[in-house]
Amino acid sequence: MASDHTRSAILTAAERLYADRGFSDVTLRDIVAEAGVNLAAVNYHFGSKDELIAELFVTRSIATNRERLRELKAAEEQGGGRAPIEVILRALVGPTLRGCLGPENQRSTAARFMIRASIESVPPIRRIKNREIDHLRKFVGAMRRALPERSEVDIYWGLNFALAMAHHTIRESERLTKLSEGQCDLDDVEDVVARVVSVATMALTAGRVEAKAPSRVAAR
Amino acid sequence: MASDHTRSAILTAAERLYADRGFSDVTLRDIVAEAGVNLAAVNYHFGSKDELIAELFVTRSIATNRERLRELKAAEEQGGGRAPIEVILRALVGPTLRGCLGPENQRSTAARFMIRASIESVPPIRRIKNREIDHLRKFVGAMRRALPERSEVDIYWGLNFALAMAHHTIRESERLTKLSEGQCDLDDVEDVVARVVSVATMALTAGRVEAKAPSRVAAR
DNA sequence: TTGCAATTCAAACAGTTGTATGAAACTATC
DNA sequence: GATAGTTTCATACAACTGTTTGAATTGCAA
Repeated sequence: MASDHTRSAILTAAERLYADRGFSDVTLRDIVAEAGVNLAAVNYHFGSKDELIAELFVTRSIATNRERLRELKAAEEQGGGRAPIEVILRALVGPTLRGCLGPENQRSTAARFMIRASIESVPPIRRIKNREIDHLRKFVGAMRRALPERSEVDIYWGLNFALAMAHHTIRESERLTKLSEGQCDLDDVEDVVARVVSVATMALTAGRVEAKAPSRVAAR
Repeated sequence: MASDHTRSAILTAAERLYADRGFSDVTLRDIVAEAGVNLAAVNYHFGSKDELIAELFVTRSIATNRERLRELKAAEEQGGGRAPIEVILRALVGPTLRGCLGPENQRSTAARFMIRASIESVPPIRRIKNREIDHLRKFVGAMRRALPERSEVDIYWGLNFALAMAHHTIRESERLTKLSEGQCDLDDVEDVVARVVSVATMALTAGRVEAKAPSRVAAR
């Protein structure tokens, strides 16, 4: 094991290069040049290029998922096993958005890497995403408890739309900025979270629990 | 020009293979084998692989955009230059969803190709998508006319969320089906359109034009 | 110091990729 | 039916890719 200096140098260099130039543009030779290590080191330490990418992505998404569940658990415990739907949705999309957006010039390498992963979706990453379903089921459970009268299908659609808004906003943030000529402020992450949560909440409560908190629905 | 038999054989084969196996898995040699033509024919007729992909994508997206504008224009003419926001949103997301979803076993090659393009987003396709902004501006204009009291920023966010729900549902349709264990019926395209339009409408009208048509908001 | 395992290294490997070439075959016009 | 222009073809090219190899080096324990 020694100090694992080479191993972590590869991880750092790979994340930075993938974040900057995307997966399809970066070769192992680029990575080892940036890391200042030998070409064979990648296969020695990670087995293959795909496993290197997988490790990068898994590390980051584990962190996000942990934060998601932490927020969800805290909310449900505070509410005696049942959290308000807005808070559940916030726990679902908040960590993802906070992890990727924010002022562009101060975005971490990790953030930019996750944006790339969201845009390009290379095979090893797709494989990992497919295993995320179990994780999402925990949110389905919480949402069901929060909205017991709501049909199961509506819950799934609500979840789908919440994730849609969060991920699409991340993926197409540049286009939204250009389209709105800078008027949409994507640097204000908490505003983005509030907007997504607000719309997703409406999607899940409209036509049913109308009586509840109509003042919360307006974005901002 | 002759009959252009070779040219169209390449287009057909390429669309089919890309639809079935994705961009990264299909080589020019696969395409010419499927088309029964010579390898050099691709560069002769299209100039390069990227230009072939671009032509495939442009053809399909022009068709979608034309349909979008047709619906938008019809709606605005009927309303004397101002269409209801629901109809505008339906014109925006309807053609895209109808072009990609529907019963899986009867999905056209074109539909499956567009799903792939939505998932993989290869360079030549990304370039074309970036030119789509002018097209979207026409919808921004219509939405502004439909909701004159709404702030411009809210309009952009509403448009962004509408596209988010449509594209994410297309891209992740498989995952939604699996997560919901088949309960979410993605074959019923008009139901999907109605759900997306309903939520997007709420996003754009909540907190303002509340008085208007509260019966329409509930999806099914 | 010696010995042994872990690590690093230069080099080559094996395969694939998109593209270019130049001759051959075809097609339509005169 | 000769000719000019288009299209097709087999083949080679040139470059790049991830991976493997086997020797050299390093670091640590006995």
